Amino acid sequence: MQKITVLIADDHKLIRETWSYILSNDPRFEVIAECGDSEQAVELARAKRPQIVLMDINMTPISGFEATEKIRKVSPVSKIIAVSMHSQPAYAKKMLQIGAKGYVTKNSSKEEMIKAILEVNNGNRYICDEIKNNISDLVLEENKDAPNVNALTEREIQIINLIKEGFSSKEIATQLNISLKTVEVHRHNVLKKLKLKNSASLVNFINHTASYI
Amino acid sequence: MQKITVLIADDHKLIRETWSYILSNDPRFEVIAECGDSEQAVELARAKRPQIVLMDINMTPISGFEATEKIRKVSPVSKIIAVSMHSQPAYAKKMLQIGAKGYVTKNSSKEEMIKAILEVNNGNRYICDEIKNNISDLVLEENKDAPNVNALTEREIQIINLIKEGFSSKEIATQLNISLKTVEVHRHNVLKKLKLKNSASLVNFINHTASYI
DNA sequence: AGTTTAATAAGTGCAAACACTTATTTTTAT
DNA sequence: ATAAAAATAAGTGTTTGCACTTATTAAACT
Repeated sequence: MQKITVLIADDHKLIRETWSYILSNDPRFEVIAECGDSEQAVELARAKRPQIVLMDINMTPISGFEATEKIRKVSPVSKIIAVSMHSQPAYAKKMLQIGAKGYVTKNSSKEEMIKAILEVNNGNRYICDEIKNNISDLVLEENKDAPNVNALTEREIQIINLIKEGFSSKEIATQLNISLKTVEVHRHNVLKKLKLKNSASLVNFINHTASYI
Repeated sequence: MQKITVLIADDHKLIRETWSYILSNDPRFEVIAECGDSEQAVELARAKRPQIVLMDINMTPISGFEATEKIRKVSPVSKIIAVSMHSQPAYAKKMLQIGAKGYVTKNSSKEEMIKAILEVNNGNRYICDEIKNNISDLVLEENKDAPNVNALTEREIQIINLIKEGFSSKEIATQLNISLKTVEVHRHNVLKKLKLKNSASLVNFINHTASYI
């Protein structure tokens, strides 16, 4: 089984090393880098493309918010979980708005962090129970119609992979022994689900956000 | 400046560590992994996508040839330089045929290895002088019409990047203030140069082999 | 000075993609 | 058992992509 790659960014050495120790000793995870500098975190994300980034909010020289925004651009594959001392919903709200996929407070249990990583890695959001109820559903809902690869069916994924290889709908139909019209519908539904314009942008999207499919 | 990431695969610990030491102390390179096991090398290439792989031919459990073939599939971005004790052209020939981009013998100088890495990283081939003259030009030529991103012009790269974003030729023409026909010609030339079928496969190719453009 | 390469653009025709509708069957979940 | 989701497919029309030819102009190289 494939390990989930994790980058840990936290300016407190102790916290960093604690999480690193916990995750490194779990066969499901691989800590590929850790750092206490937010700009370095952006650089590491760009270079190593971790699946998960644990991002502290209080960081220097740029804040965890800014670092999150930058990482979203330089490595869209990476899913960011905000880790913070703050249990005020405002912080969580902001983080989720700028693209973090999870939010856990620093006094969360080991189990909760692992659950968060697994959930987020599966394409879901995770907000720790402590503040979950305090966040208006609006924040959580506002992106509900955003592109989501998890909404893709198996057949659709199968067809996407053939599109990536350069096969035409006709060729795909022959290969899968189905009608050309069916392939066209699948293609159309995929573009609609992911809010994309055409197959070229589809391939680019998949390569950057879900190269594992 | 961006460091060139290198994976070193050699079953002799001493050689591995020597190259690692030399490259690590050169600011142009970053040795991101080294291993003495060929299957592990394939796995590391898949996970870390190094720009350069230094691959020994004599390896276990699978040969350097097999490992090279596998790495070419799991990480097409990685350019492989074969490192061998053998100065017989047959080995080099075989390696180049299955997709290695460089070939240096183990008694090559430090300077030659660095030159090889730089050349290969730039999209060129490199064969150490020792055997260069003994390899029939046929081997070197036979792949000369293979897809080569270095053949792309600036304008073409510009247009490829717009295609990736999902813009149609008409939209690209408007953005660049040129004729639709011109955009179509560029698009057509790109597909021809890279021997690809359509824009979807173009985007996939670029994402996997030249995401830096 | 002369050749090569790159960028520009027009024409023509076919194939494919894309948008949208409707509808049946099968599978999955409640 | 019934509802929901997924896969199947046909129809129809518009737009875009792709192939191939030819040609002009500007820049770059030898």
